[in-house]
Amino acid sequence: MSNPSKMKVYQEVLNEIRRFIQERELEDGDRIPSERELSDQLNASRASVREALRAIELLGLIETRHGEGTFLRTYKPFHSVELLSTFVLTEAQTKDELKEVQYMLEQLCLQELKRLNVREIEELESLDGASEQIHNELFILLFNQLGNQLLLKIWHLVAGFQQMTEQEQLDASDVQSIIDRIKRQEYDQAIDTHSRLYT
Amino acid sequence: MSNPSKMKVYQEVLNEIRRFIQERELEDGDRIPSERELSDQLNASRASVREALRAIELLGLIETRHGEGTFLRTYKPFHSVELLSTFVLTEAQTKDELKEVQYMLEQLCLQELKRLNVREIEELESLDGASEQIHNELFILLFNQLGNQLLLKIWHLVAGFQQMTEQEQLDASDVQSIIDRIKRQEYDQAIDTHSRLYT
DNA sequence: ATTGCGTTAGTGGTCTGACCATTTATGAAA
DNA sequence: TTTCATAAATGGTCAGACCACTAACGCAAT
Repeated sequence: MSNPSKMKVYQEVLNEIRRFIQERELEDGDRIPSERELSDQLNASRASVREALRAIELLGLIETRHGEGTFLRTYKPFHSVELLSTFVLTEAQTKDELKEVQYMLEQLCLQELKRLNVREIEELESLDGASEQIHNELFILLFNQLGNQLLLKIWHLVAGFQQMTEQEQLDASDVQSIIDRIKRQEYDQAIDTHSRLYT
Repeated sequence: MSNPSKMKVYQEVLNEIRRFIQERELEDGDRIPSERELSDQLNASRASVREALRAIELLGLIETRHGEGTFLRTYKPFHSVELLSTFVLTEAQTKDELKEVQYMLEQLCLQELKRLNVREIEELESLDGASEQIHNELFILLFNQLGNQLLLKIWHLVAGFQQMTEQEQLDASDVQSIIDRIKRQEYDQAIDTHSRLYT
């Protein structure tokens, strides 16, 4: 690479790729030059080019197809959230913190219930009251209906981690009472009930 | 690598590194085995190990020091936003989701302001009103004072994504007005102001 | 001409081994 | 004991090789 700065080669490569995409106004699905081409044109080894490509592949910015090539791809942050979760959630978090965050996220969700229409509320009927997982099922459904994949993903990861710490989970009947409140569109009471379960 | 699945070697390496960190409960600043050690222990080439390491380095999860080694580093997600920002293709809906989640998290934060004491509020004085990063600085400070590190990290993550998608950031003067409100302990107005900035 | 299929060129996936640059540990000399 | 040159360990980078997969090509049979 030409740039003699302290930046690593793979980062320079990243810069060049970025410029390439920008100049040609590439879009979703468009092809990026092959690793060997990039290697030649940028005067970098293929190994360095690959370091750059693997990094943004992991991020979900490109898609690689064996034998075909490398293609640009629209970015979905919630994919990266999963990637990072291990690192973020593992670090010396107290269980209380996890629980608190889960609680907050669920409160956020419940506070948005007003946005749902009758038809969406009716879908709550499909929940299996006998299931041990009723809590998870409820919020997966609700977050889904709110239509925010990122938020769902975050909650899901936090909840999953929470479950691993083997704290006592919410009682199924308590969750059921929240569901009942929601069905009757008594949202404030639902929020209240949920709030009480966490304190 | 032993695993004969269709997963790429660098991804397997990534999993192993993750496990390594998790099992030993490594924290900020702790050292990760050298590239050659990992290469030996995981039966992967050093090139593949590097692909994995470079990827999470770009994510900001590790720090590499030439001649010394590789170290775990928490808390600085997306230190290289600049490297990625311009060529991240994001759909409009995704951007909206991102914005919404960030907004929600910040509202969550502001709603907890009552819990802070005078001394903590006074720390807002330390914020540099001229900084472009005033928005980030404000919430890093606030989330920190609320004492939930996990929530801070999640917000940080989302804010990083947001920055990557190159959406228009909040105006510094608007943020400043939020800060002023908080200083005068007009929390409800602060929440209101913040809310208006996002709509 | 059309269809079918082996060949081949291009591409990503992975490994080996080499060399350089930087930092730290080592050990001999003062 | 201190000082400082040397060695060892580590990350940074490269060249080249081989495999696996895909798509395009071209020849042969229809």
